[in-house]
Amino acid sequence: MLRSKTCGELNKTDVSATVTLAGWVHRRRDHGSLIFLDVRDRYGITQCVVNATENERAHRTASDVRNEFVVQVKGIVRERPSGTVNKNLPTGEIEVVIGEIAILNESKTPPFYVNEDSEVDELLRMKFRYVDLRRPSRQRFIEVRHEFVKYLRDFFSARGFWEVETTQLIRSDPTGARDFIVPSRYFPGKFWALPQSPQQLKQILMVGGIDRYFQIARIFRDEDPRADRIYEATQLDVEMSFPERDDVMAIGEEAYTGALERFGRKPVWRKPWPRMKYDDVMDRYGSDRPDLRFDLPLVDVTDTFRGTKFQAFRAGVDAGAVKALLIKGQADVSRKGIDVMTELAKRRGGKGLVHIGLTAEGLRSPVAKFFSDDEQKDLVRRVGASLGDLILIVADAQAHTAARALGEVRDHLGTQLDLIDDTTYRCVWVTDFPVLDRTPEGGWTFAHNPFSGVLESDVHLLDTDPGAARSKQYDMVIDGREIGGGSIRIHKRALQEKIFALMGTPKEEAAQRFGALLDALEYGAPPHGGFATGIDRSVMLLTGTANIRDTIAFAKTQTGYDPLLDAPADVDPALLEQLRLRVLPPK
RNA sequence: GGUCCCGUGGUGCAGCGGCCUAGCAUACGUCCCUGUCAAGGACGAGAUCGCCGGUUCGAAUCCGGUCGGGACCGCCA
Repeated sequence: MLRSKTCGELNKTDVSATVTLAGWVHRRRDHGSLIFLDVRDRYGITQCVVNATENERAHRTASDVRNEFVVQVKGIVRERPSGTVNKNLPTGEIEVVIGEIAILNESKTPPFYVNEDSEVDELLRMKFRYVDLRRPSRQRFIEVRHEFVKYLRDFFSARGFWEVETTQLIRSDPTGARDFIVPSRYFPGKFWALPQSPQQLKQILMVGGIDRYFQIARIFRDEDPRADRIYEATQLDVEMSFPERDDVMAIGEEAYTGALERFGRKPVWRKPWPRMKYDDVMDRYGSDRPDLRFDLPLVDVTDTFRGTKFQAFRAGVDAGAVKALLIKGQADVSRKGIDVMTELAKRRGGKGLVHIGLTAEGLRSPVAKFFSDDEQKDLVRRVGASLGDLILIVADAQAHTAARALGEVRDHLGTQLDLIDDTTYRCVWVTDFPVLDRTPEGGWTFAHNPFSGVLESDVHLLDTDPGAARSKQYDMVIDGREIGGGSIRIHKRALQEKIFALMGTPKEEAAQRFGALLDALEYGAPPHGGFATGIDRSVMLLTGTANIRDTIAFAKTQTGYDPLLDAPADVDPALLEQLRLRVLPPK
């Protein structure tokens, strides 16, 4: 090695040792005949010093050095003179007296600061990723991610799980997200797809008797990237044979509790994690990924308006629900604030948002005149409102639509009114999801994943009232983010085909698209189940960043462009010819 | 496909019809300086204000378009 020590490890016990360091010039402080060089590597920063009268040659080299030059410094560790100790630096009690210094490589002036944590345009950071990655704050993300993934590997290995890699070139399936596809050379005109998840493969591994499997798996989705979504995500994928639902949840919970406590920023709120049924979280929070860092529950006021003359609530009362939200002390909310919240409610399907302020003169609202005295009194009583409070109401013929619309407003208010208590990780399991959801066209689609088993008690409902049947699905939700989910799977072909049929996929089509799995279920498939979690989102949670691109080493823009590699790019026409592909001009 | 925000020396920001010959901080260059650690001091270089077009006597500033980035909706589990 070109170094004997790193820049982060020297301290008083090393005094008078001869050491060699190699790293980047973090900062140079030139006092004329005395020059300080802060040399930085992944491990830390060490101050090196050279004095012209003692070492003219080294002093001359040190004068030529600039920020981000790569240098090798050989010298003797010395305790710093009294009064010059830097308490901000782990190595601040010592310095290296430079005997020899070599410039291993020069550097252009970097396009942005490495030695301070200023905000820099993200495009520039992506283009110069190698510079950005040098910043200690960036390296922290990479380190946490590494430690987290290593921990997961150790955790599952220690519990008998084998890490199995699954093929990355699989069959495209038109459902779900848009596939990334790869042309085949031997089969011109046919394509592989990159996996959106190893779901079918891991189930097949269970049929193969692997018993316990995990993988840190790359998954690909060609949908527009967002602050918390990227083309290539990584997931922890786990599957086990012969488990009950609690066994899988317990192991996922143990893994994540351990990870949050080791690498996270704050303690875990409650152990064991609370579990909530889908219907209950929808009812109370208007979301299937409730943010429990603040309370602000939705209140059902359907009964208050049983006999109402207010037409906008009629459908909600008759078929769905009327949901309310009490916001303390916000009776004087601005028109603009109401407009913003109304927009949010409509985005989630709400027809509108009724607001009522409790003022000294009574209820202040554009629609208060439609409410009877009894309705007004009962509303105030039910939500527990007092003078100066604001009540928000959404009614809808679909109870879940009313809840979702108001739930969106609730999430908005959490940040807007600074209600969030971010001192613990609020982990919760959401269970008992419906098997099927209504499509806008009135048909059925799977609520989560078509392979999730159906609760034994609800199997009969598939024939009579499919929408009421609940699945063995469970979701891991932390601080209002869906981190992952899983289920006990269907392990018999007949039930799997029945689910597909309900979703409008006939037997023949299912056999074509999911043939391998369906066939496997006929050859002694054991009962099995598992879960998957997003590694990238988990690292966001651990580090507290709101930007998923912070959690990966190499990032792309919102259009999927890679400024570092200048990709995507044209390919050699000869390659297209081999693949029998022709590119059409852009629209 | 859509909505919103942003684009000014290397970087981060200010300026938002004439006082701009575009300001500040920092980085950069030269010189001075033996105890600094965001070192200090002096001097200096560096920008046709993303691009195209329009309005105007006059545009960084107003308008339209376009490109790029970001946040969001759609999409996505």
